[in-house]
Amino acid sequence: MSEDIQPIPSTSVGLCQLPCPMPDIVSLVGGKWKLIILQILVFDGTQRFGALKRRLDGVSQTMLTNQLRALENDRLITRKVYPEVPPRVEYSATPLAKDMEDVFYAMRDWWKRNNDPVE
Amino acid sequence: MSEDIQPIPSTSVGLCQLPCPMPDIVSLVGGKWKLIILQILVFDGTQRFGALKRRLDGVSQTMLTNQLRALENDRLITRKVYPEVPPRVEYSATPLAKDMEDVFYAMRDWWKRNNDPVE
DNA sequence: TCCAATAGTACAGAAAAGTGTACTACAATA
DNA sequence: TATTGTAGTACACTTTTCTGTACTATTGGA
Repeated sequence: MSEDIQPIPSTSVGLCQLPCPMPDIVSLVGGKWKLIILQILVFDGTQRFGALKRRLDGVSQTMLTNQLRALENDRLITRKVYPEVPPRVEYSATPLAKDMEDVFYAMRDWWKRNNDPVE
Repeated sequence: MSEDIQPIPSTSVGLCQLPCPMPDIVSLVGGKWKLIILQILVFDGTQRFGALKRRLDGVSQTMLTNQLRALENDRLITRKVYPEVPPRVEYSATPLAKDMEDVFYAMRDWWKRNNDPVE
């Protein structure tokens, strides 16, 4: 990965005392959809709006648009519009988002360790 | 760590197609406070209600109680009441929550890599 | 006698998050 | 000519999340 990683825009209000970026992280990727969107873009690559909508079965058009705009503002994804008709818009994870891979792995592994053995 | 790890109660509706536990994870530890509470209990150990409230500066009494109850129901924390006056109640991370350490490390590292260099 | 301290509960209400429906533009296709 | 497909926007609405205020119980100490 040779692209530059942009710094995370700080939206922190610093609730937690220790060196604890958790409130910042939560405000950046919290909510029902953002982590799911990021995971798809990071692991499955660029996706069109419609493809995302289909995979996030249940998300409303409005909400998906909102979340994508927010992620774009926070530089976690990029949006590319093709001047075609019907319109085509592609969303991709930025290097900053791709750099979250380990977070996703850690979550998945935690889930596996503690959930899969049950069946 | 020799204590048994209890299985995660599944609340999944399986929105995401791949082997993607993200919706489950979000429904378990999503929201403004849960990850912060867990991080404190995992890394700093058992805390009394009042201590938690002070460290989560800004959280309302009601919300803190709610979140603690939810985490307890999901077996991520335990609650121990001492029959004293004034009352003393201590909250601790369960092995299941302690097993999330790597998730916290991954998040902190991601934040460090992409945020600290800015200053 | 009155107050402090702790961990709550009850309730009203505000704010945020999320949904559903209807609408748009425009070219290609049937 | 009517229909399809895409990526939206606008707006009303519901649901969930979160906060603020007031209240409780009990004991020890001033």
